[in-house]
Amino acid sequence: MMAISNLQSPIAKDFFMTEMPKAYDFTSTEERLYRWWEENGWFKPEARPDDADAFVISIPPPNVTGELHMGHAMFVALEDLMIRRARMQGKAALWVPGTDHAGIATQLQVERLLRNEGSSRQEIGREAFIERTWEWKRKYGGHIVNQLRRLGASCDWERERFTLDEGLSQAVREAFVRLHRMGLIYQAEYLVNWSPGLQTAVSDLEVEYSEEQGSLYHFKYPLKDGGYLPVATTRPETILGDTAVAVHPDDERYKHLVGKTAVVPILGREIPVIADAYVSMDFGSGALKVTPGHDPNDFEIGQRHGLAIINVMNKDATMNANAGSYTGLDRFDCRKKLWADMEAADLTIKTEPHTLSVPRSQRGGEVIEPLVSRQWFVNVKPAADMGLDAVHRGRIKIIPDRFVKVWDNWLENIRPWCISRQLWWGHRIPVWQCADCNHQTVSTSDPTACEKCGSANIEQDPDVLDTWFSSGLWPFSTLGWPEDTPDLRRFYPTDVMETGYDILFFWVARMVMSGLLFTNDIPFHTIYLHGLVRDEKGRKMSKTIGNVTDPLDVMGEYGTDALRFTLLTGGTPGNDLNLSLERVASNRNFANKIWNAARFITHSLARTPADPPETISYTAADKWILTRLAEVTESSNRLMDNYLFGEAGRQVYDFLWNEFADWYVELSKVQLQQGVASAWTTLAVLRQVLDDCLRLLHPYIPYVTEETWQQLKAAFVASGRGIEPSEGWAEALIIADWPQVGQRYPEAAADFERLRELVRQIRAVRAENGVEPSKFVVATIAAGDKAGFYESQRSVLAFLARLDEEQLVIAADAAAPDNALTIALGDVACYLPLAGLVDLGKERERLDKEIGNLAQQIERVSKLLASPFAQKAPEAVVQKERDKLAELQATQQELVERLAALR
RNA sequence: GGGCGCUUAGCUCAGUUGGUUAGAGCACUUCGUUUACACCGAAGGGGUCGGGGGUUCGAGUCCCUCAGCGCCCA
Repeated sequence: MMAISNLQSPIAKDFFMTEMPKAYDFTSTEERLYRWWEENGWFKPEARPDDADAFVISIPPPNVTGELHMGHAMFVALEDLMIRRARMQGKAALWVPGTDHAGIATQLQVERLLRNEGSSRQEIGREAFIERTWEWKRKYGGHIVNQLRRLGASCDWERERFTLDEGLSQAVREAFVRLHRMGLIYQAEYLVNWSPGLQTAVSDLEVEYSEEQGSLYHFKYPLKDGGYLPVATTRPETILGDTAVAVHPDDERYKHLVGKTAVVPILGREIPVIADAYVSMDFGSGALKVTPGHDPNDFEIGQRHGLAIINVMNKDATMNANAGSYTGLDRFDCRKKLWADMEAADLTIKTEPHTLSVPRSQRGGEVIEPLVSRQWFVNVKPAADMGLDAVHRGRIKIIPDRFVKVWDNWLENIRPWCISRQLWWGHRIPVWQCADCNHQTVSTSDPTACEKCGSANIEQDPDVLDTWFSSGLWPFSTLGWPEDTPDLRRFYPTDVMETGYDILFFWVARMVMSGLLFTNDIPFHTIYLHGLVRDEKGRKMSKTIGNVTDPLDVMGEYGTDALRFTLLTGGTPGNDLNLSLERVASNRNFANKIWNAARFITHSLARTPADPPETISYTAADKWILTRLAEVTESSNRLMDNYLFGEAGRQVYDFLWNEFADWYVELSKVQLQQGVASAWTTLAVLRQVLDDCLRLLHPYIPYVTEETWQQLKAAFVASGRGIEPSEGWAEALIIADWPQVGQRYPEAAADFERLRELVRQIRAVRAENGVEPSKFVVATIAAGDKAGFYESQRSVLAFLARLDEEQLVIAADAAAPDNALTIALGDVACYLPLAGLVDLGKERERLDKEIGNLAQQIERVSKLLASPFAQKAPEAVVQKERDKLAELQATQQELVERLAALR
């Protein structure tokens, strides 16, 4: 890597000593530029004046345990784009970075470490375990952050936060205490999702349901008075916890049994037969065993009927004392044994294959057990209503807006949030239980005595809070809340929350709710949701399938810019993106294209005599490219304002490659030879167009644009020709001005577009007739009243179409030479007398075909203009068709005449 | 059961408020050693925009419906 001699410039001082290499080399560029940007403080909002408008994004904090994946690459690309653009627009751009302590994930990592040492967290105890985890965090926690840097993330690293650091922990306590004071936090014995392996409760959102093949067990529920009710279940072991059998109140088959007593198989416990409309008459036998202690729906039924709750399981999913002789068995062993015993007692009917929905832990995939336990909950209903209102009243905008429906659906059906976790790594619940008076002291600071009875015999709740509880405070806790800090005042509310749609509920909704609750404000005005990055076949990337594409590998092979541009332009907001490496490769080529355009310009600058003219006069080609630049600048800007970054990027890409590089750069080779004034103007236009493109693209592909821009700047400054941006050369592109939309020259631009079309047709005709590409051919152009324009473009035209400039005839009117090929373009005709090369038979055939083609189009447009279209469509649209018809007719007439002459 | 998305060239995807014979990249064919670039250039082939119906002067774009694939919630 190139050494940096000072902070003045990232490239060597004397441009003429360091020729730009032939190909852009991202490997020697990326790290060097990133460090240069950061060391200069340009990632900080303080790089702009104190009174500048702020633009703020809080990073979705990755897990400290995390490894970089494409989802990270996606959010970095998008957020860095917004931040860099805002910065160039002169705003005090602040991107607050940080990481999340990820309770379960991190605890598991450290537990595995201990296991390898032959120890366990139980063995070393809580305090030592937490210290070990911090140690682990200090050692590996910076890993993911360094990976984010590689993506070019222009975060203000001096404001980096961690959900467990001191300030944020204070925020968590403050939030808990306030919620408690508002009466929104409560402790309750409730059915929760229990993860037996992790030994903790998890929230509803952390459970995934998978369709799996299992069995439906049909059996006889004995009645006390004799006989039985046929009942079906998918989990026979829960029979032991049954406290009722339910039937549908309208079910004629069983109506007479309601109110009777049933007897729990094997255990012999007596339970009532009840009627409840929840029971589906068509499912199984139409009778339902009710286990309020182990099934959420049964729990509800139990509440309605005042049923007892019997818990038959321990927290490790073995059977407890309520399970009679099955005590101590694992849940699945118990299932087998109980069923075998029931079979022996002639209580079974049959088992049949059945597809059921199995709750599994989002982390680890073990089967989640609904279990009654005492947990802390938040009643999120009031905050949910505020969140709904904020979106409905337009205070918060969701992009794409179809996610508003998803938002509404979830918040309207919100359920209490279980926030306690039986873990050690996390924010410990700030509640102290008094052993003497049983009072709970809830406090932001550690109390030494019970606030009610003054007893020192108090103990803090052993549980910690769900990690999402602290991430829900992220946009303001990272800025200093609950303290009234300068950062909080200046940068809150933030602007955009950009993240994947998969965590809309987990995180975004919770931030909105807590923001409204605690800061009395929205945390951000816009929610932008991106899709998932999938493999090229559209499959979710997964380690088990082995189809994971590592962003670090991709960046290593094609460069960070190539990956970023692919992610940014390869899809549309809110939709999943299938990542194609071919696309990445072609975007690497784009970087090289940009580099080489600059290389051409700097070379030309160095070897072309060019002096500033008295007054600048643009050629038609100059006016054309400047007009297109203005159009692209305006439209890509509009698209970016509307968060359509993909389309905006594609437009600049197309313009830079297909118009600027393919046409303007080519023809500039002619203009550079046409005297010192022309050369100077051409260099000025080359600089401006490329420079503005680099600015427009910098938010997408920061490295190649900065590096190229520095090369341009160095070359132009060293040339002493006085060609520079209107505001002068900024120190770096990252802090240069966002481009202004320039002047347009519609007439010259239109003329030049015609010339391009003529060139294309000449090239096509040459190719069709097998004319050697290197041969300069004779041509005659009859250009009507555009003769002056074509005459002015004589050299450019000859160069682009490979015409013999000396012998090129351009006139208003010119007779077609003998044995010539004809190209007609409205009023303009071009004849190519290709001596010895023209096959007249073939030419007649071509003209015939072309005339037929034109006739078809003329008919189509004529018909259109004769239809109600002419009256009903807007005048401009109609006029466009009229012009088209006139052009088609003129073209056809010319070809018809030529064909006649050739017969 | 409720909701959402997708279906456009062989492949991966665009197509912004409906504007009039559909675009890009890759792949494919032909040609090219022009001093920015072969990570390139020129020319070319390739699509009844999933099916059907409707609104409109005009529909890939709006509405209805059907089908396939995927996702979310219950």
